[in-house]
Amino acid sequence: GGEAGAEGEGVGEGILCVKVMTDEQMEVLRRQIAIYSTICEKLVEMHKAITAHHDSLAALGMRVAGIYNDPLMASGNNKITGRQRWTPTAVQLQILEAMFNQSNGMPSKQKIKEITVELSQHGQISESNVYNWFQNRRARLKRKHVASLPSNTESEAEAYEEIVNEKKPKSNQSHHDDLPIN
Amino acid sequence: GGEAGAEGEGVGEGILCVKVMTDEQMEVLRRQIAIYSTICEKLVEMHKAITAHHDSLAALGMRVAGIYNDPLMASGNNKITGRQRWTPTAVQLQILEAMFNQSNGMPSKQKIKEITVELSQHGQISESNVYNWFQNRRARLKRKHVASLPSNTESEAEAYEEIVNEKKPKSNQSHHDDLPIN
DNA sequence: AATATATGAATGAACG
DNA sequence: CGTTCATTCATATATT
Repeated sequence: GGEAGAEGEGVGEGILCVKVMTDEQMEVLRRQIAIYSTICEKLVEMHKAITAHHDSLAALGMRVAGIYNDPLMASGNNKITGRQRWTPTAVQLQILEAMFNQSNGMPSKQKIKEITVELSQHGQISESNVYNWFQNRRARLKRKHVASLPSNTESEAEAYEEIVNEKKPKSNQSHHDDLPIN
Repeated sequence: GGEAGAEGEGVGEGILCVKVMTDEQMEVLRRQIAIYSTICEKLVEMHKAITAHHDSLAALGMRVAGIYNDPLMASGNNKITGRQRWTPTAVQLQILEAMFNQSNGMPSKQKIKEITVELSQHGQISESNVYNWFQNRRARLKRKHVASLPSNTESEAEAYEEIVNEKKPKSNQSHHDDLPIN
């Protein structure tokens, strides 16, 4: 099936933006990255085990478990007026995306509970966060955000000519949205 | 693309830079790797802290630091390639401002299409850009009004609807414990 | 060059 | 569920 965010496609305004990697190639890359995901998780576990033997270093393990944001931001982040909204940690994001790839459907309430329990081991999280994340993920997947960010840096000639946009014989009324908005 | 500031920049002058992946595909990979960059960063911090108390493990810390300094990671930057962003042309900005003054409500999908088509004659642009522009324009106008005195004088309130700074009752916590679904 | 600001883009949460 | 809002993040531009 299509990989999330793998669909590169022209917005239809004459910008040539075709898919040049097959789904299979994308899948290969995804799996390779998944390997590193596993490695990183194992390393984290190792670190946790190590730091468990040193009370003075125990906090470090927690820091790794909860990567909220850069320490720079954390310094200016007052705990009292702290961040108002949940921010998934890197590990949480990995798990969530893996979950999403397995089944694009909205997880059941029971499933959300399980996911929340698992993710809570990698940072503060609630079921609402998981629920919203899946809702947003699914909603935004539909709108294929095709802002083909052109490398507008063809500094030489800027001979950016209008590419002939082949007008797709779009269904008059019932064309599906390829817009970020409706 | 934006004409302003684009001249003479270039991802690499004289470097043949043929794209074989779409920008969207690159973005997917960029984000994936960025996540592991963050994770590795945290791991390095842990190693450093640990090795600070255990000289015998110093070498290990160095090795990990070497991995973390992988050139692909741009030496700590969570990005492979700097993401370029759309920069509106002067003409485009003028048109957008005019549009916004006519009705500061969020344009309909069809309206966005029309605007995009018109603006594309004055530079590279996508519908997402237009959409984002209106979103940001409205949000920041609102914020500016809120930042002003609460005694808002509607001196220029012609077509603007009254911008009330009613703050929605949002949770002060970073997460909820109850799920908004049944 | 380093810092500050402006602003395009991303996204969690809320609304209907 | 689709859309919108509010906030944050990242980068282009301006300033020193």
